[in-house]
Amino acid sequence: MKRKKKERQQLLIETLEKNPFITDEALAEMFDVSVQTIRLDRLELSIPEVRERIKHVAKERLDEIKALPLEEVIGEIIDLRLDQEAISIMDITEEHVFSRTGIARGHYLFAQANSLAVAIIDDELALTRKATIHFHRQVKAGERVVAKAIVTDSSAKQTVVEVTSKVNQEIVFHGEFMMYRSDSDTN
Amino acid sequence: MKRKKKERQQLLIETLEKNPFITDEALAEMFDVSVQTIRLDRLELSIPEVRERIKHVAKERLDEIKALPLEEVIGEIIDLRLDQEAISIMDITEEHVFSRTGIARGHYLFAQANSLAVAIIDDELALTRKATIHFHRQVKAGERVVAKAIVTDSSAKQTVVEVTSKVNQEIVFHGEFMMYRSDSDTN
DNA sequence: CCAGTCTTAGGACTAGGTACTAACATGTAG
DNA sequence: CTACATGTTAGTACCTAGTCCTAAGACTGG
Repeated sequence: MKRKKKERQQLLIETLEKNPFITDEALAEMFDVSVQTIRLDRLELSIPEVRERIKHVAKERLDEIKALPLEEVIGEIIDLRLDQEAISIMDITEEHVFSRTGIARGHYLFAQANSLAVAIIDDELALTRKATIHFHRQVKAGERVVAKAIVTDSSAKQTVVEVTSKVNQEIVFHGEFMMYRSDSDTN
Repeated sequence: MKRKKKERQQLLIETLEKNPFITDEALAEMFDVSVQTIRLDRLELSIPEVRERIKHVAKERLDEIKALPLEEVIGEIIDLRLDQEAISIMDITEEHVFSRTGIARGHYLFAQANSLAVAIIDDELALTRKATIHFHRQVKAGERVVAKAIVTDSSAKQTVVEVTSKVNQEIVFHGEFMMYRSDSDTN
């Protein structure tokens, strides 16, 4: 029976990590044990009751709201030919700009280009080693930035990706990214 | 008495918007009325009970988690001498890394450095014009990145900021940022 | 002064627990 | 086989933060 308990508790942890909103009663049904068993499990694992779990999630959110959001994958990739070419678009919103000037923060343009340079590489692991970048023109809220990446050199050691970002055909950003790939690296 | 009620209800709404975690009992004390009055107010205003309010906040957060966050001001500036030197720290967490490899995405390191280069400039408007950056070492979750920016050249036309980021004295990132400032630019 | 609004009080009930005691099943070691 | 440990289930009393409902005061304008 020992295995059963540990297994159940492991499952319990995983289940509540995915969805902290489940009551003991529902859990008891899920695992086909009594409510008391679930409570003992929670006690052993130091897992608080539903209401406390929910409160915890809610509090974390309130904290997060102060430290503002952005997308993880910056921009949306609309075309991708591995090791050749890729295109992504990013709409600049109020979140991306300096509130005083309305001009997009440089690191968002960099993030879009860098993300694209990583995405284009057909490998388990791609890392930026070096980059030379130019900001040609300011970008304002409401504008749509189209970034195009081209692999210009792909030796065994490293891959060079050139990224050009435009707003309405006008170049706003250009970067040359030296990328390392997992099958070529020592570091 | 009509004003008193409306006023209280308005205040109630505002109070709960700022902090949804307050119980009826605590509210009753705040407004110096009975708990029942608060409950009647909530009923009239269709405000759910604490536990439901908290649940709502928590659910919204779970939705947000899919569209991931990052800080607006990347890193925390701990020292700043305008046009001279500045230092910021950033703790790398799970949010900053590629889930497969645990290695921090390059644009976070860039964002920290770029933000610092912008902050160091004593001017209304500072923009990155060009940057040459090197990623010397991978940074993993749990590590603390300390970025130090130094203004190396400050002519009328442009300011050059060198940023060196370290983890435990070890250089992980270096960048040279050519910055334009508002009193020098045409664009 | 009386009606209508507002406020307060109290009782019965609920969900989702905690904390505790007690019974019982199962398995393993001596 | 007995004895003790581990695990499971059941039940009780109690808690918080409510809901829903009834009823009684308090205040105020006409």
